[in-house]
Amino acid sequence: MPGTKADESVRRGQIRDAAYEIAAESGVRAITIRDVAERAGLSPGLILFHYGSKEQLVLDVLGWVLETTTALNIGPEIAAIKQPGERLLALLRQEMERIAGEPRRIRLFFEFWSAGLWDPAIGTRMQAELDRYREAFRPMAEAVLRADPALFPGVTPAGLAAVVVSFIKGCAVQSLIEPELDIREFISAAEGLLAQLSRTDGVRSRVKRITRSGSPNPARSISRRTSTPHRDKRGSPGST
Amino acid sequence: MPGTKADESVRRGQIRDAAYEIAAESGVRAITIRDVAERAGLSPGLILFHYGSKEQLVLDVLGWVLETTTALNIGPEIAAIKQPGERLLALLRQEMERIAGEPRRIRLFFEFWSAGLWDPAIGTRMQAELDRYREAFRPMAEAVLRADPALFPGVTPAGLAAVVVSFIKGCAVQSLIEPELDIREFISAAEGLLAQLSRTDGVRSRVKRITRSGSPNPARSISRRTSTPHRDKRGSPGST
DNA sequence: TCAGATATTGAACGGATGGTCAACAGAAAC
DNA sequence: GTTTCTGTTGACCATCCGTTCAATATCTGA
Repeated sequence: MPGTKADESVRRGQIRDAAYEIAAESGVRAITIRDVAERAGLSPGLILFHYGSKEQLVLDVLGWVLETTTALNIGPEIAAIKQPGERLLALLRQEMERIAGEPRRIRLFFEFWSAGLWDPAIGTRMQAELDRYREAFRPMAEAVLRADPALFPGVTPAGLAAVVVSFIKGCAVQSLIEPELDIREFISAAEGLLAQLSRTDGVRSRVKRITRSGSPNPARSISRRTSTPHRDKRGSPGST
Repeated sequence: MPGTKADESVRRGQIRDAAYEIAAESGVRAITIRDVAERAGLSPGLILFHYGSKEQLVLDVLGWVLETTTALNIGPEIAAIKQPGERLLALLRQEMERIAGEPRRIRLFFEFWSAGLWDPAIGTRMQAELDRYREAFRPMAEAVLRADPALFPGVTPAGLAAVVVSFIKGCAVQSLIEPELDIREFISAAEGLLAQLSRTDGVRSRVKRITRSGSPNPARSISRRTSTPHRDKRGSPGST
């Protein structure tokens, strides 16, 4: 029923939902004033009447995605775990499973993050959210450091939290690349890897080496892969 | 000296270099036929004469980025390490340091990856490259599994390689978000985390729980963060 | 030297997009 | 009923983009 008036917040929500659906289906860059208007059953002019510019609409969609994506919730079961390492690992697993369970939202999340590399408005918004997410891990990281300070020479709580978040990000990226990713095998392999590495009994000495003398392998002998220069039948000169 | 003729491969390289510079400075989406032509000192028509379409040019730039980014090179120092776990960890550290050392290329890499989520041509190309990268880790992952099979119940070599690659990806994302990332603290914290987790001596039993009865915490009590609905002064109706 | 082949140019076309705005319509105030 | 205010419309504009193509310049071979 076009033409009827509506409250401002109602209209804004209606428009934002339409934009969100388009972004979820076809990507953030598929958000256009006309498509959003058509999807919402409104006129293009009305979108700009309520949002002022397309950028504001996109930022509103980003805010909506962030509000429902990076929420870190520490439940009572996790909080009840006594050992700091165990507790942190349980939280890690919870987050990885949550992320693997909502690939559409994570896909949008990373698309915005990529866009934020060049768009300052989006970039600062993403930065703030990632900082907040990492900060949520810090109390638990602090507990781990307190339990065994000698094990983490030169490591700050924020640094440890950054590592945990990095692992979660890597899992998220992986789940996007491989949608049918078996999260249980992934976690099992990760935990086994941790145990294996510790059993070599070389972790402590290696850590000392790094923190004392800097990078242990200064010879950066990284040669590029030898391969034939990019050859492609398609795209050769001479059309038709 | 515009107007002079040149060999096909020379021109293609010239055009691709210009497109790469633009992408490195302003993002992949900043690649336009006109800007590439201007940067290369050529006419817009010539770009399409040699590449047929813009998509082919972008794919050529992607190929160039991949050829010089995800090359995994196992040097003799790493190959000489006897213990499988140690060897894999050394390779992991090498890759993390390499990635942290070339942020511009990694930035482009992830931007292409994001674009590949919606562009099938880019997506398949990225998928192939990531598969190849992960496959390069598999022999070493196999060695780790052979060394202690009981530690990785239900984990395939490819799965373990995926975990390692995921951690590298996470590190790459982190280095983009935080360019002044202290890679040594990062690695130190990561290794300390692994040791800490293993010392809790709960890894084995936890792994068993997962592989036997599925997810250990089926109660997905993940509530959304309660917050005031997105309120922004900017973008309100009524344009001045 | 000249003619054929082809690399190169730049104007022009068609389409898509963000944004503007005069006109219109529905609701509230009088 | 009349006026006033404002949500709403859709045509329109300026701009940018990928692509086409006829004309031109350069090179090659006889």
